Amino acid sequence: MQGVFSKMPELPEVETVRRTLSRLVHGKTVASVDVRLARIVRRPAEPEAFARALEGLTIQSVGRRGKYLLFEFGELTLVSHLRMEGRYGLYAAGDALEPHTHVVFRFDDGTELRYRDVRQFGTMDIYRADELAEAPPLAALGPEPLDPAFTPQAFRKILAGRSGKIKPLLLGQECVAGLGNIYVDEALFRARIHPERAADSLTRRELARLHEAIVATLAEAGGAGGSSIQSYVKGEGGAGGF
DNA sequence: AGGGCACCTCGGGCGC
DNA sequence: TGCGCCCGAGGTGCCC
Repeated sequence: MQGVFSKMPELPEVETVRRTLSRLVHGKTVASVDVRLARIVRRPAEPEAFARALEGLTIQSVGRRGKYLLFEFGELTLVSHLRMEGRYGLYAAGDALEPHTHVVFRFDDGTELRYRDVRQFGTMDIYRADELAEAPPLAALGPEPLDPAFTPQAFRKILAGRSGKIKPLLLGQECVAGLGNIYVDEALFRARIHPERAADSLTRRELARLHEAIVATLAEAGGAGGSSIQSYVKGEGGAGGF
């Protein structure tokens, strides 16, 4: 088995998963899909329809938006969220099925991409590529924190007039995409801002500090391969930094 | 808008 | 020491 998972995936960990997946499944053509736990699949909600939609299609690329993985099949995109414990691995067709394997993508070359998720929180949605930007999970996402468009000015504008506490707002994905509990705590600590401060009570100086802390925290974690990445290649484990 | 809870399973910790 | 129960882990989505 070759694969990659992270204990609590936030943006840097999902990006590492994306990169690994891209290497493992790029150009592979889906022969069939086995949805073993219907709950994971949300759109189409019928496992049969979900499976049929992908059969015969080839993975052009693997992208990411916030914490969502995007398997790009040309006209269709599979949007996958790992939530807390979702993980992917590439297997040979004959490999024993590991516990908590909920979705199996069988390729025409005899390999299989398997999705495992102990807590069954992960989700998969298929959208037409041309409706992806307006799709419910992605449409409401804030800017990518490592994108040049995420400037202190943009950050300030997004938070303007928000009376809620800063930590829940940052966890909400609508102000900035990809942050989870660990990196929000880290960024707030670095910026020396209390998590329960009302967003609209933050000074310009504090907002600039917070913006800088978010970017620095994610950039450093990204360089190290995420805070808690473990990768497995042919059964041999290796730690991924931190 | 924003707070709160449900979703789900496992494992750690604690009490008896 | 051993067993069993309870709760926390944490991102989203829905309800109020």
